[in-house]
Amino acid sequence: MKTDPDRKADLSAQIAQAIRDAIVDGRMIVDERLPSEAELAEQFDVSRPTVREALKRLAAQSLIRTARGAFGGAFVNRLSYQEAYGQQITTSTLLLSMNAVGFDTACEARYALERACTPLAARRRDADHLATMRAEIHRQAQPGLSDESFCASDVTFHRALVDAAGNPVLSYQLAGAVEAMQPLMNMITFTARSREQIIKLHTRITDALEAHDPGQAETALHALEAYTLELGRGIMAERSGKHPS
Amino acid sequence: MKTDPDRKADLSAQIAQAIRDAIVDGRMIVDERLPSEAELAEQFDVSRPTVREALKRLAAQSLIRTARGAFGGAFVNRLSYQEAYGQQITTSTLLLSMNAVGFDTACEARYALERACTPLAARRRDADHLATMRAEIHRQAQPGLSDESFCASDVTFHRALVDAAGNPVLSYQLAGAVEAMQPLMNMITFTARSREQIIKLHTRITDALEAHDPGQAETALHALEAYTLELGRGIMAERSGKHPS
DNA sequence: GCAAATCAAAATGTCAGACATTTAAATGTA
DNA sequence: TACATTTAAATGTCTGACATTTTGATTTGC
Repeated sequence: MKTDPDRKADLSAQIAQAIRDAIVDGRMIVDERLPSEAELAEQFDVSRPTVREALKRLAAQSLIRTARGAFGGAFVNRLSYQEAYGQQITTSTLLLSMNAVGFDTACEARYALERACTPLAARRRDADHLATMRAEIHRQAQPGLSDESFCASDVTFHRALVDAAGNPVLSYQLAGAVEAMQPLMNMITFTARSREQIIKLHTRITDALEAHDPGQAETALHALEAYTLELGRGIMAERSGKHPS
Repeated sequence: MKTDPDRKADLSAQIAQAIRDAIVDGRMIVDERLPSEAELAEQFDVSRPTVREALKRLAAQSLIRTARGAFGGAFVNRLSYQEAYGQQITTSTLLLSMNAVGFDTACEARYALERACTPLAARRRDADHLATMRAEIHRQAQPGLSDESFCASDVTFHRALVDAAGNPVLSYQLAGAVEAMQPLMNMITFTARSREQIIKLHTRITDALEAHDPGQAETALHALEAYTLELGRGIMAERSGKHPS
């Protein structure tokens, strides 16, 4: 395991990259134990703190996990869907918030991706998914609900829709898109009237899935996209009016 | 900026989380400079190495960048699409390789997502995208091409297809799905006959985009998915026959 | 002889202080 | 003014030590 001397980066970054490579191309397998920090320090000819910085970098990407104690150490971590979701969501959220991604663009991407799921969801949805979706629709209809709770429920609804496609890779990819939209959605003030409209469309989508009708589901999703876009544009126009930088 | 004492994690993880929170919910903005390591050490009441480990964690997620020298330090990093692509691809690749995701599942997810792009791509494709796609088709038809080069060209072709949708958020999301499939695709040995078939479908897709015909593009993509699946299943069956663990 | 308590070892987690290196601004000089 | 030099501030790295956690081995008590 050698470091690449041509790149002029921090030693800890080089070492992290060397270990990352070993993991990614399979020279180290899941649950395999890395050498101890002291051993790594000797192998790479650096000090222990430098090795530790490298290991923290890898830990931040969930590539390794560490355990203290006698038979502890650093182990190659099996990247779970859960952890992958988390990183996806963090990255997507930051990407959107830091790059002035317009509401239109984010909205378009999100619904395009969701429509990719509907044919599969219409085929494979089971009772659990439908129950979750109906439960969230019911929650969304409650009168005293705050805008934030409404949004949270919306996310849950759409995640159920995505999960109904029965493809964990799709769910993972979509998690980022759906959740990353939430900060943007949270800006919207949902009037009783707009909530009613959204609930109606959610119901149409759920009915279509229940009926195994992908066409209907897709049409309803299109309508929901158009309506969301309309709501969002109103907000964005208002905001840019207030901050005409 | 306080650490959360209830969670029993490493100090460096707690500090990293505290700073991450500050960035994610906007208390620190892009290009803002963090306090120096010594100052952070004092603020959090820990030693400098501990602070450094925390900063390395954040650097590994591209949340901060550091610069040496007099007016150097750690700065909140604007997460570029480029960096986000990279992380997305690493995570997706590992997720697939470590969780025994089947060829079928990965393939289905990938083509479902790609089909999400085709309507937009058919509307917005410009001459550059079409030129790239045709160039890659031409490369794929060259006789002496290795399987790996064929796969690489395939990735470039599909990335152009995705980019043609003209939505950077979509491109970002799809990068992971397309690239993460490559290790699986690299297992396939492409015969002259299967290459011919793929090239034919690629041409159909490109023609459809050129003609602004989303329906044709979608149909061709469906056919490509079916064919890829067929090729992959052959390989997977062979492999599982050889390693009947 | 067996179970519980104790101890030892190995590993990560943390700290303190020092030195090296890099960078840009401040200063001095022709 | 233009250029060279110095200097200060920051990160990068090293050394060595101690704290803490965990497991296995050992000892002790009954």
